[in-house]
Amino acid sequence: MTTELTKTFDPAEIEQRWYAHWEENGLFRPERPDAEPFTIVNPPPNITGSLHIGHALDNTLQDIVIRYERLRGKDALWVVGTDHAGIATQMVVERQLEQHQDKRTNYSREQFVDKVREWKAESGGAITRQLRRLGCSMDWSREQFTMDPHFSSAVIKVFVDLYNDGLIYRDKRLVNWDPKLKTAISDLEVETREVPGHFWHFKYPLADGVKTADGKDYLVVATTRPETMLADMAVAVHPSDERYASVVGKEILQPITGRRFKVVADEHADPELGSGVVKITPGHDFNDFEVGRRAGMKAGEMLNMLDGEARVVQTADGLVPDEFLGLDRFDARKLVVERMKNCGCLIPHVTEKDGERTEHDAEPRTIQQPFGDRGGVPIEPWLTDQWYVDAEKLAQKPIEAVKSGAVEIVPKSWEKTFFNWMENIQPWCVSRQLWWGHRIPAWYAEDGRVIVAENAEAAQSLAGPGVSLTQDEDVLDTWFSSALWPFATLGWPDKTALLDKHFPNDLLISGFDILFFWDARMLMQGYQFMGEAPWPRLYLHGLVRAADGAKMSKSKGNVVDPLGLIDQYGADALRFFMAAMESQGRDIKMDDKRVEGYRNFATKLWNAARFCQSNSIGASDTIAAPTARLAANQWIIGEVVETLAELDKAMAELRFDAAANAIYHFVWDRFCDWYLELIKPVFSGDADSLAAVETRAVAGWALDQILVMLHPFMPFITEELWHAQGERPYELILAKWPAHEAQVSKDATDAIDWMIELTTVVRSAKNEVGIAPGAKLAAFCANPSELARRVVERSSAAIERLARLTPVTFGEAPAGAAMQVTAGGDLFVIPLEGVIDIDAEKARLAKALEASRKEAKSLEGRLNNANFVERAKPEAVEKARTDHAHHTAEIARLEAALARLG
RNA sequence: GGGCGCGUAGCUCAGUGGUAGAGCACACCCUUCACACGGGUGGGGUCGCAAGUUCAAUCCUUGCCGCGCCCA
Repeated sequence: MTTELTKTFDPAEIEQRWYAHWEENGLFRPERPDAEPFTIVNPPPNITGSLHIGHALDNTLQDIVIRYERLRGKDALWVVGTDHAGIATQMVVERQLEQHQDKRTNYSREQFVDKVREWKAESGGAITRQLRRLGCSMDWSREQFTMDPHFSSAVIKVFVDLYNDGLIYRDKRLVNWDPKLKTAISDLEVETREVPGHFWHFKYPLADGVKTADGKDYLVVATTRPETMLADMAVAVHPSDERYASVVGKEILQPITGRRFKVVADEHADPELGSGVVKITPGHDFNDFEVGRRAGMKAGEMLNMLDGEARVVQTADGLVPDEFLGLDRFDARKLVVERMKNCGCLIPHVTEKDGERTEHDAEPRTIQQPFGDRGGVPIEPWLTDQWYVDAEKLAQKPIEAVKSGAVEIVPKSWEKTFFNWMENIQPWCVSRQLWWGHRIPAWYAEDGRVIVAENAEAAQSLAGPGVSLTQDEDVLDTWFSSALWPFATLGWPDKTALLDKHFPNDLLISGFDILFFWDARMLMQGYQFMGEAPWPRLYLHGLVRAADGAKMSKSKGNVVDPLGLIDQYGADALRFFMAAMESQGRDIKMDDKRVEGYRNFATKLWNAARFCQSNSIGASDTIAAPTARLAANQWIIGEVVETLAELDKAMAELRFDAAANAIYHFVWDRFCDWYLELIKPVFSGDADSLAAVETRAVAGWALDQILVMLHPFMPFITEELWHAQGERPYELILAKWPAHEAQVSKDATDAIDWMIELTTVVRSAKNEVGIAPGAKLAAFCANPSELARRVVERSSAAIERLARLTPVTFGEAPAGAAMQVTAGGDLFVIPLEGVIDIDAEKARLAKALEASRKEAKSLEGRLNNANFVERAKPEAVEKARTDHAHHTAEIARLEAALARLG
C-alpha cells in the first residue's frame, strides 16, 4: 500500500517529523548487543556556541559515517555532548552581568559558578537543538557535559595521577598572560599578528667612565617595547662581536631607573641587527628570559614591573620612579620615551624628503605582536607560578603510533605538520585564573608544601592533622578535560561495559584547526591512561569558506548561517552539498547554487518516486535482486551493483565526494534518465503481463536500493519515501545495507548500451539538422548486426519512444535524401525526402568525418611508432588498435553517406 | 626563514602516465501523460610557466610565477 505523495515536497515538514520519530523511538542507537561496535565521539561544541557552517560540515560527515555503519548492522554509537568552555563561557556570563552594571567580583566564587550554571540551563546548548535540525543521529540519551560530576572526577583523577607520575608540575616561568581576561593561556591560544609599530633607538650610558672601543660612553639599544626598560636587567652583545668585547662585564647605568646592570655576552644578540646590542628584560620577554637564565639569573630574581592588568608596579629593587606606577603599559611606553628624550638618550629617526631632513622619535615598523585569541588584546609575557604538563613525554607514544601506522591520519599530508609540532612541543600550561572550570586539586600548606589529592579530605590526610590547607584558586584549561572525551564519556575511570565495548573508538572526524588543541592531546591522554590510541583513524577536514574564498568571520560579516540554508533548501540538500564538496585536503567554498542543485536533486528523486507510485511500483519485498528477464531490468540491477561497489569503496577510503557523486549519478543519469524511460512502454500495455509484473518488482527494488544507499547523505527524504512506498517492517534508518553480487547477462547490458547510443545519435542528428525532436521517423538498416536485430525485434516500443524511430526496417532504404547515423557499428538510414536540409546534413557528416580522420591520424602515428608498439603496455597498444579500427570504419561509413547525398 | 597545500571550461571543483570530466552558468530546441527545482542537444579548456625523465606528461622530477594556510 503506497501513500500518495504531494506534487511538491516540503523538506521542513518531513524533517521535523522524522527527526522526532527517530529520537523518540530510540532509533539512533537500537539495542544491538551482539553486533560489532562502531564508535565516534563528537567534538564537543562549546555550550556558548551556536551552529556555524563548520559544525554543519563536521557533523554531516560524522553522521554520514555513523548512519552508514548503522545500516551495515553495527552497534553504532555516536557520543555527543558539550564542552564547558572555560574562558568563553565565563566571558559570556560576565558580559551579561556588565549589562546590569554588575560584575563577577561582586559575588563569591560559588555564587558566580551558580550563575554560570543558571545561564547554561537557560541558554546554553542551543547548538544541540541545532544539530538535530541537521539530522544528526547522535545518542542523545547519553548526552555528556565536561562539567558533569562524573566527568569532573575523571579530570581530577587524571591531574592527580599525572602529578604523582611527575608529568604535571608547578613552575615559575614566563607565561602568555592575557591582561584583559587576567589569566594565563597556552601557547596555542596565542595568535601572532602583524601590526604597525615603532622601533626606538636609545643611548644606554656606560657606568664608571667606561668607553667603547670607538670611544663612546654609551651603547645603543633598539626596542619596540620601550616601557620594559623599567625592568631591564642587562644588555647583551654577541660573544664574537669585537666592537663590544671590551665592555662585556662592565655596567650600564639605566637613565630612568638608575639601575646598574651588566653587559653580557650572549648569542641571542644579532650583530647584524641594528647596533648589535639588545636590552634584556628577563621578566617580560621570552628570549630575554633565556638570556637571563644563561647569565645566571633565577626566575625568582627576575624583576617584574607589571600587575595582572598590565599596569606598572614597583619592581623588587624599588627603582621605578613613582610617576610610572599605576600607568597602563601603553601609557608607560609614552612616558618612557618622553623621559629618555628629555635626558638626551633618544636617538631620533631621520628621514629625508626633497632635501628636507625630518626627525622622528621612532622608525615605523611592522611588528609581530602576540594576541590572545579570546580576549583580543596583546599578550604580556609575565612571570608567574603555573601548572605545566610535561607534554614532551606524553607526546612520545603518539609520535610512534603515527609513524608506525597504528594511527592513520587522513589525509596523510597532515602527518608532517603533526610531527613538526609534536617533536618540538613545549610544556603545556594548564592552569587558568578563572572561576569557571575544573578547580585544580592542589592544596598549599602554610609551610609551603604542595599537596595534590583527589579531594580536600585526602589532601588533609596527606598533610597531616592540624595543618591548615588552602586550595589552589585556579582551574584547568578546557582542553585538559576534553582530551579525555573518548573514554571519560564512556564511564572511565569506572570499568564499564560500555567503555569495554566502545573504546578505542573507530574514527575521529575533526577540522584541522583543532589538530593540536584537541586531537593530539586526546592521543596523549589515550596512551597515558588507556594504554592505547583513542582511535585508529583521524580524518581532518578543511574550513568552509565564504563564496569569495575568504575566511568566514563575524567581524567581516560574511558568515553563512547553516540554519538559513536548511530553511531555504532543506537539510538534505545542505548535507549532500557538504559531502559532495568534501574532497580530502581542500577547504570548501560556499556555493549556494550548488546547494540549490542538490535540492533539485532531492526533488528529482521525489518525482521519480511519484512516477513509480502512479505505476503501482511499491515497496520491494526482497532484499536480494528479483529475477529479471527483460534487458532493461537486468541492466538496472547491474547498475545498482556497480554503484554499490563504488559507494562502498568511497566510504572505506573516506572519500565523501566520490560517494556522493556515485549515488547522484546513478539516481539521475541511470535510474531517472534511462531506466524509467525504458520501462514506460511496459506499462502502456497489459498491467498484468509477465513483463509488467517483473518490471514493477525490479523498479520497486531498485528504488529501495537507492533509498538505502542515499540515506546516509539525505536521511529525511529517503525515510519519507521509504514509508510512502508501502508498509515496512522497519524504518529506513535501520534498514539493511545491500551486499549484492552482479548476476547480469552481458547480452542485456549490451542491448541497453546499444539502445542508449542509438537514441543519443538520433537525437543529436535531428537537433543539428533542425528536425523537431518529437518527430517520428522511419529507419532502414541494411545489414543489421545480431545485436541490432535482437534489440529492434524485442524492444521496438522502447525504440519508438526514446529514439522515436518507427518503423525500423531491415533492408535497403529507398533512394533519396536521407539522414544517416551509426550506433555500435550499425548504420541506419533515415529517409527525409522533402523534409531535410541536405546541406545541413552534409555539414553534419563532414564535421563528424573530420573528427574521425583527425583521431585516426593521431592513432596511426602512434601505431607506426616502433617505440610505442614495443615499449608501451600491451593494453595501451591494443586500445589504440581498436580505436584506430573504429575510426577507420567510421570514416568509410561517413564517406559513403556523403557520397549518397551527392 | 621552515613546512604544507593549491593553480584544470566563465564560476565551483573532480580526475588519470595513453591525448580531459561533473555541477552551475551560457546557446538553441521542447507546454512529450514523474519532475520547468524538468527534458533534449550543443559551444567552451595551449590542464599556471619553463626545463627534465618517458615511446607517451595535465599527472612523475626540478626550477620559476601567483594564491592560501600553519609554524618560527
